[in-house]
Amino acid sequence: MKKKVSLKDIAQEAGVSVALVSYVLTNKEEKARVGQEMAKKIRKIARKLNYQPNHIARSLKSGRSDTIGLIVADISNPFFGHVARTIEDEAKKNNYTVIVGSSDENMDKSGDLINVLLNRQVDGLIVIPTEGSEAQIRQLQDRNVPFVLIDRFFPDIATSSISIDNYAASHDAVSHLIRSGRKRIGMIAYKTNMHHIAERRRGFSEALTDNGLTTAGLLKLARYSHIKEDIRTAIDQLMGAKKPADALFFATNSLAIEGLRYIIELGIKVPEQLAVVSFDESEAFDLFHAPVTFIRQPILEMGKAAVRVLLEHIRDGERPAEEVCIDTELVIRRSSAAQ
Amino acid sequence: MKKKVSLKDIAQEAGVSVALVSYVLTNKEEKARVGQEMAKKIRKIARKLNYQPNHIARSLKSGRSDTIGLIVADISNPFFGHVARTIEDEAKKNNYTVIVGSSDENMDKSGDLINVLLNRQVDGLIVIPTEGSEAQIRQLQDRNVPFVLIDRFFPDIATSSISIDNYAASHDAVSHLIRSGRKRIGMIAYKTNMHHIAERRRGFSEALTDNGLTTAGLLKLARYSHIKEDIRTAIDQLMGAKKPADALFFATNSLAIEGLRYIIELGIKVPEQLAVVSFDESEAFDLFHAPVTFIRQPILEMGKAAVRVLLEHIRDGERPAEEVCIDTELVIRRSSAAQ
DNA sequence: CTGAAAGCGCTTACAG
DNA sequence: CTGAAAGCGCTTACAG
Repeated sequence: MKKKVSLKDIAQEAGVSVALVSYVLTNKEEKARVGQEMAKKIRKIARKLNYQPNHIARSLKSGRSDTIGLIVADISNPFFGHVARTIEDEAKKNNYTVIVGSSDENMDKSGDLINVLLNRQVDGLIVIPTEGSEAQIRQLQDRNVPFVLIDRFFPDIATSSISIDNYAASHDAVSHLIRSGRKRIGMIAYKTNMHHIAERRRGFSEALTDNGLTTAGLLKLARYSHIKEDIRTAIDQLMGAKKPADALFFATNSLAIEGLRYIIELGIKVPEQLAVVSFDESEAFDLFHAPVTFIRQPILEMGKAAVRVLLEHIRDGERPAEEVCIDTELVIRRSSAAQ
Repeated sequence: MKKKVSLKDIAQEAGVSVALVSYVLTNKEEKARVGQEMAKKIRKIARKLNYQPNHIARSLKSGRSDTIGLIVADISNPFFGHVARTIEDEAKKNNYTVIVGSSDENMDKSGDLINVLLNRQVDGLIVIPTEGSEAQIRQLQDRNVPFVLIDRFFPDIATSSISIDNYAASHDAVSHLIRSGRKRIGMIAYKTNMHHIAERRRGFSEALTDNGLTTAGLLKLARYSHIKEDIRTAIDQLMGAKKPADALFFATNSLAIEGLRYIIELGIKVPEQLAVVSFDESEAFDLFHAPVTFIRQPILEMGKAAVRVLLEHIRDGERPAEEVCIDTELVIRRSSAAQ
């Protein structure tokens, strides 16, 4: 790259000190009480040379990088992509830049990412935490790093977090299926101890028992690493049972998409034979032969809240943790129509 | 944030100079020829204090940030999300970090992003350029900034670029429709002068004329800002003509998804009444009642190539531009089956 | 009213 | 064989 122009170059051309140029270009003239015409001259030279401040030098001095780190599970997944996008936009409004990294739901990668981001002196972190990353989060607290969890949190660790009421959303969705006449409702969720998924499972189970229905054999778990096989097995079991399932609730959009692929392959008619509801939104749900009923997460508000809370922590290191819970919406479409 | 430990802290505790600590921790002992046991002691203290180098200070000194900037149209679009993900992974393998920004196909935002990234001293840029951003790209050349264009390029500007043969891919796809017996093939593309889309349109038109078919009234354009309305109008015109279209070719996945929504609404049967082919991949294509035939872009290879070429430019500022063209694949499925 | 000087946390050429 | 010193490009408290 060509040598960039620095304050020194401007100072030389103007015949003043570097300090004075800095004062003028950061609009602190009153402090330096520099003469009007000199200020004008300096600005003119800066423009002529197309001066661009070196953000890194500024950071080293100020101790702030005006950068926030974002850790998602996988930036190529549209859900996380949307989260990243809203955070990017919101950060930019506040003159912050975002560095994103994908953890792949892997705690080693997550730990590495946290270190890389911290070494790059991000001013704070927004994290979608991975299973097993409690120690990493605790370490962030110990080191007094400003951070916010989003989408998920650990109930045993008091941190700032932005989330939804997974239990209620799930309970609602399943209750809706029951009201539409379904009696054998299966759920496919990830095999994980993460609290948000556990809450979705709890919402499912309690909605069934609240309505006098059994849950026996109806909750199926898929491993993140073996989605395809596990979902096929689960659907085979649910549909091949003596009393086959008449509704299916997916705990995330990736589970639903994989499940719907198999449902198409099996030629199962939705909603006649099987009602379907999924957590999360997806364009794919619109193109399925029966547009899929889904739980919409308020991604925009979540992203905005995450940036807001994080900036508050950055500005005030003593600020107590703030837990934000945002409402979801059940978008009812044909896939869960009454029988 | 808690004060981080610096080389100075370690030097003090070890009773040596900061310089020596730096030599040891960057494994340049042979240069400093420091004693074995002192080196051991220093490392031990560094571990004990959990020393993490300040990347910003290092950058200021070295003039390298080990960061690359990536500009995509919209990180929440899965196509760009995948591109970003492959670049993130590939960059990490080379110890680079990525800062991503979304331009929204808007040249002002693109220009702002370039400035922000350059002020943050990225070592180079990977850019999916926006319509009208030629001047920005020329400026990057003038300033001798290492960069690579990906997905798109400007034929009038000799730059490094990673792309596909849009003309050939398009020609292939349309020829496939013709072979499957279609006679009135419509295309919906973006209204833009961007070369990659123009090439897709050209491939379409020439495939038709090469086979003795007319193109009259069959190419429809949608504005990026009015996708939904423009696609509806286009499909209404194509299907309402005296001789209605019997096939539809979409120039991108977002156009296809919007178009398929309307096709579902109209109750059009695919492929019986209308064959469909789209550029790009999408999970949504799998869930449509006739899985959609599509042109697969080799995103993984494109991302890898982009990082490779960019790093070559970063390492050698004099390296001539390199244009990489990667093959696409037509994935044939039921949406374009013979009538 | 103005500018020189110190310092942010590193790296490395150089002097001893 | 070892360490002090300069310098990357800024900002700002301080001395005059």
